[in-house]
Amino acid sequence: MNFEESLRSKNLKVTPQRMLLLSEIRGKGHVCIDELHKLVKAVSPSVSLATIYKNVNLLVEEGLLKEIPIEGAKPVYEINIGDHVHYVCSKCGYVEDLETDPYELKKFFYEKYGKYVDSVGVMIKGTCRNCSGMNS
Amino acid sequence: MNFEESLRSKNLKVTPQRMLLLSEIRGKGHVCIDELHKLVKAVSPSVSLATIYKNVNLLVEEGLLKEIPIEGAKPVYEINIGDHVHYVCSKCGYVEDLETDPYELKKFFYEKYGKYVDSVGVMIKGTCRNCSGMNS
DNA sequence: CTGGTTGCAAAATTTTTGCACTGGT
DNA sequence: ACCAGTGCAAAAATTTTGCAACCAG
Repeated sequence: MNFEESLRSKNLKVTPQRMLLLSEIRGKGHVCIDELHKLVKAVSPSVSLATIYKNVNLLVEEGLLKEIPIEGAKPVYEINIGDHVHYVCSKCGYVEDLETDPYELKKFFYEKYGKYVDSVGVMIKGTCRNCSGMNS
Repeated sequence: MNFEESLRSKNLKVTPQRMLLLSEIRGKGHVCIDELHKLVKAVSPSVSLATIYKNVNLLVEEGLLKEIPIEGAKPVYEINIGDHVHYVCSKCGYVEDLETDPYELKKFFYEKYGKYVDSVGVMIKGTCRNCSGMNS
């Protein structure tokens, strides 16, 4: 994905802060606001938390980022690549993307419930490999 | 569902505040914290917001309530009746429960991804009947 | 009675906003 | 050079906490 092009296509300026923000999100996969701020500050300490908030909100509205609300925790953000399934570890909170055909999901639920479907968000909770190795 | 019994089974005291809180949640189906506070205050004005927070958090931990995180909005809470599908209107935010066999959902995703599944949360977004009648 | 629960107020946390300044186009 | 974007600090909004009084068991 070309971040510069994505930003320009939304008439947003290409700033170092935005590029870093997007790059760090892609690097981590899924991050909440303050994790993101830490990641960006580690590389560019002057970037303010307000800038993180403003940009994340903006980029979510513009559809470049997607907010993933998490039960009992802060929402995390990812580069918006369309509907897919999230596997969340009940113990450590780690979020993994699962390969999914968005159309198949929509079709499955449309046929099941007869509701018109804009998007489908699926969150599977289980215990990730790391955590299940430790104590169960 | 018998709220008194549910509370006692968790060794929680049956207080008027808790009974009202549970009753209002069941009445509305899905409410966020401050909606809930308004509903309860309408009937019993002395109930404080702090009590709402303390009890909602407690009842979620004890499994009597379930937190449903909503993209771009405050989480809502429902009486915990096990995994099922939520249909959320993209326009007005109205949340509807869809009848689902939790086991079927778990099975479907377990077979699809080979991950051990504790619980499955599915959120379908679309436009509810009210909203689609208005302008589309 | 007695420990859990409540309400209040204060504190802590999270998020938004106003504004002068900077920097991308 | 213009105006979106930034950083800072303050404000607003949200959530948690400490504690005295209260009440369910």
